[in-house]
Amino acid sequence: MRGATLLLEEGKENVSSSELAKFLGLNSAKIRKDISYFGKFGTRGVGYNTLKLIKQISKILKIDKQHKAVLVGVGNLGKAIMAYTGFAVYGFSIEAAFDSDTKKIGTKVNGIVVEDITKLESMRSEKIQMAILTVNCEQAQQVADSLVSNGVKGILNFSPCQIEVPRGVKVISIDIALDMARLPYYIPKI
Amino acid sequence: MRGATLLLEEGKENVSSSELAKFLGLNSAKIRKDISYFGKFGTRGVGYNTLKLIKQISKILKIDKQHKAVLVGVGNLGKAIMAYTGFAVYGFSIEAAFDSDTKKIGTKVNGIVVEDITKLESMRSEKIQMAILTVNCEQAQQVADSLVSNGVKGILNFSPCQIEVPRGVKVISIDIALDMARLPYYIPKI
DNA sequence: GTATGTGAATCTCTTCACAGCA
DNA sequence: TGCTGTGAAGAGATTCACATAC
Repeated sequence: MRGATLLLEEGKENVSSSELAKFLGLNSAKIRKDISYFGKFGTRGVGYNTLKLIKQISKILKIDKQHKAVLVGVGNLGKAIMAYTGFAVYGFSIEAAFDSDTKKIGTKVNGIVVEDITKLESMRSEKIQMAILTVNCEQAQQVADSLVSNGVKGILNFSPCQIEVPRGVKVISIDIALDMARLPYYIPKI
Repeated sequence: MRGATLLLEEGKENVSSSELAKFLGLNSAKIRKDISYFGKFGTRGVGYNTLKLIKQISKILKIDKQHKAVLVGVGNLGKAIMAYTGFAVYGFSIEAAFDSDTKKIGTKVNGIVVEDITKLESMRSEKIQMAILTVNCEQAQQVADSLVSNGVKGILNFSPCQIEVPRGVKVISIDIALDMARLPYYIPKI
């Protein structure tokens, strides 16, 4: 699936590939082909059952179940993410937060008590497989190593640096500044 | 240029395409081809002068000059971004912040006084061409329209919804939750 | 010798176009 | 009739491989 993720208008029982294509700014054949890689979900002459399609895609992306995550680095960005409600849509919940700053440890952020980063192994009992990394570049690799050794299999990395992880662990990196840096390119006569 | 952005190890006078490729996890021919689209910056038998290459890429991406930006939506994420120092590397500076919440208007965040969103036209005098949008979905389109009518040509959109802008205006959207949603797919047996 | 710059070959992704089915 | 599902065609991106320059 190279295609984009779907954002379906709710309330319609069926949706056609051309409607989806229009909405996403893509070719309808691409939509059909992408979906077809995972099976035959549609009905000829009708389209795709909206609810069924959402469920199928959720299953494929494995977001049909709840996922627990921990957050490491309770700075401004970390706090913003902890307060962000948008994760719930995809079944994510932040179960614990860690930081190395003694001033932050013990304080409550969004109902979660910030724990000492050296006590990361406390997350083990929860069988948490995902982590959000909002520490600075210097700490990122070390924290990632620690997360992996405590059972984390997926990391959403907000630090502006590359981190190395063993096979079987997935890192998705978001560098906000780098995304912003792409903007001037498109602006004529700056 | 379909290739990735470069993160050069400083301190080395020259860097070869194969070194860059290794660092970025790409093929060296791709690096050379991508760079060649913009000119002949290298020296055969030697490689690319590191500093010169950085300067050339900065020029191409137009991040060789300072860029002023405004931020709209001083929530958790907005505050986090205002406090974030990583933008400076690419020459960005946040000059003003706006919000619709009367409790926030007039307060100081990171040295910047939060202004009333209805007074957005005050940014005109500064000739600001870029904006960071950290409002919710409901306000996003309306704010974007207002930004555009006040001269903004590039928007970094953090709201989890699509916004429409006229030709000549570029939007780069970052949906943190959507990025996170890609993670479980890569994790075996969840 | 070493590494760029680039045509040619290859591979991948996208779109076309239509048979097949509701 | 209308829309899916999919081979075939087309477009685009990546890699190969080597002449060229330092």
